[in-house]
Amino acid sequence: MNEKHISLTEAEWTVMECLWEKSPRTGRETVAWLDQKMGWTRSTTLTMLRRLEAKGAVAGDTEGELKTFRPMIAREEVAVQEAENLLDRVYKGSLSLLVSSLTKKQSLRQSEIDELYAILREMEVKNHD
Amino acid sequence: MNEKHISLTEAEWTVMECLWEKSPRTGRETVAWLDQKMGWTRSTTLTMLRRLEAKGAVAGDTEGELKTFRPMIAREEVAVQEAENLLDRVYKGSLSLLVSSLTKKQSLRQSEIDELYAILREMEVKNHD
DNA sequence: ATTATATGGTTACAGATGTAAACAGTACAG
DNA sequence: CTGTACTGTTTACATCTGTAACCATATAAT
Repeated sequence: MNEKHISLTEAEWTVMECLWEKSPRTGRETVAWLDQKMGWTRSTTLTMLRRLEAKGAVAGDTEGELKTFRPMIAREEVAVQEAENLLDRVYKGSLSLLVSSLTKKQSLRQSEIDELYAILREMEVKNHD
Repeated sequence: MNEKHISLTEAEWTVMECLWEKSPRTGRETVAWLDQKMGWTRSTTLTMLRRLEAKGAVAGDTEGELKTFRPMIAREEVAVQEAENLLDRVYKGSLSLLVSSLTKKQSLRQSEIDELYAILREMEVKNHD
């Protein structure tokens, strides 16, 4: 029952970032955050929240008079979805192709390289089962 | 003078794929391809071509009576753009984070792993200059 | 009780996107 | 010539997105 293909628009992502950073948040908090960060008006933010609620990405709990909002999908979940989409659509599913494409212009910090080695090693171990 | 931020919509990507696969193509060829692949009508395809021409992603050469179309941007270019966008927006610019996210659910074929090792080694060498 | 505030909901509207019909020019079959 | 088949251009239209004004209700201040 895990709603799969919830795709977020750019603006919606921003709202989700706000809720992922901390949640639940009251309407006011969210409005303030997005005013700061994006210069959005109250209306804009509330509209976004409503739309996100409608598509099941956010839940709004009305406790007492105030309403609070919290994300219904994990950031990681959406992230993977988008990453996979890009990978398949643009790089034919080849991760090495994607990585090579991304490292062509700018090089990686050594720490990144080490991280990647670690991932690969672990992958190999797991592949050995 | 290289027009940077040409962003393509989903449908536009499909048209570009057609032209990247082979170009130049006549209107008819393109229409046929996209009819096959997407079930689009002639009108739809031509509209897409016009829009792409308008945004500088495609050039239309009218030689004689027929018009042919060819891409004005390399696939790789757009690909990198989108990959970088995802990387920054979703993974804070950390490639290892992206890779780990993508490998969490499905494992890589050994060939992919080897490819990735190669990329990393090369990167290290380059970093040594 | 009356008004100013804060909060959430409803409506609006322009520009982007997907999809396509309608139209116009030309070339070829009869 | 005259209608039929192509080719490319204009116009159309519903939905989605970004952005926000307007409205209703409850609460607080006077």
